Amino acid sequence: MLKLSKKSEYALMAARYMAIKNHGTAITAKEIANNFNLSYELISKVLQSLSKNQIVNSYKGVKGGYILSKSPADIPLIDLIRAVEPDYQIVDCLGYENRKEVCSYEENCTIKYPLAMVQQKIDKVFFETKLSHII
Amino acid sequence: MLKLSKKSEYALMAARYMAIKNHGTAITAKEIANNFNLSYELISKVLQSLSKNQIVNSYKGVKGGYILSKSPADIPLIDLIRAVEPDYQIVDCLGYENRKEVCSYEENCTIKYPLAMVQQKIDKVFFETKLSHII
DNA sequence: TTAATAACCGACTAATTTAGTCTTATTTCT
DNA sequence: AGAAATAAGACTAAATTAGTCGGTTATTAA
Repeated sequence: MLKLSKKSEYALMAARYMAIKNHGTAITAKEIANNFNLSYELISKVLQSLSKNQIVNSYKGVKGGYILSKSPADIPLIDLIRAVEPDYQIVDCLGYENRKEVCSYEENCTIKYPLAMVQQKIDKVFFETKLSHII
Repeated sequence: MLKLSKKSEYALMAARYMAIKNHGTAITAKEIANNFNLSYELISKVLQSLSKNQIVNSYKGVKGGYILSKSPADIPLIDLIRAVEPDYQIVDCLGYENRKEVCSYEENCTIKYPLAMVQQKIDKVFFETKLSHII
């Protein structure tokens, strides 16, 4: 139904939190979990995804935590979403990655190309909206 | 993960089929099911949704079936999608209808308004893309 | 006026996906 | 050494989506 997953919402919320509460020191998963009353494990996994995708830098150990790697103006929402939702796309057959199974309508499917255009436009919306816009 | 449901895909496919194979007579659910090798019951339900939303006219009985109620150029994809997926929206709290539960972040949620803008832009894409464009 | 055909409707089941938890390992600071 | 933090992966639970089934109503044609 074209809905963002909770993970995406959490990614936006966490990123926004980090953008605002921008004390020089790293921000811990625990702090974010407490702030939003979310489970620590869950928000951790989201932050780990952001880290893997170089949206945040992570620091282990006692004074560790996460810090945004770029200015909020340079972080498009699409990066946040793709980080936690690798196969985000309106229909399976548009997957630019690991598209395993072949669509059974392939032959007589002319809705693919137009939907690809739609997908591009949606991507554009999420690219042009930056983290700084949701602060 | 921001994916259209199968129902939406079927709606697009069925609508497109009707637009192309536009013999004066009504087109049955059975014909469409056969054509795409989908279950009759499933495509029936989709067509019934389209009918309820006045996208197609339905005719019962022996020579019955479905006919698009408008020209394909006047049928935006958003109508087809909303017909089968009434609560299509990127996040729950934007639901313009029957939004039951209150979001627990309501208070400190400033991502809602910007996401509403994003939603509007996406809606625009699906409104401006007409059935005639996917033929 | 009956038989066949086709839409209509709602409850149900199965399958898939998403959300969330648990456990263990690794790094870093004091 | 010990505490605090990230990292990672397997697992479970919940929710959503996909698909099925049974029965009803309307219409046409023989």
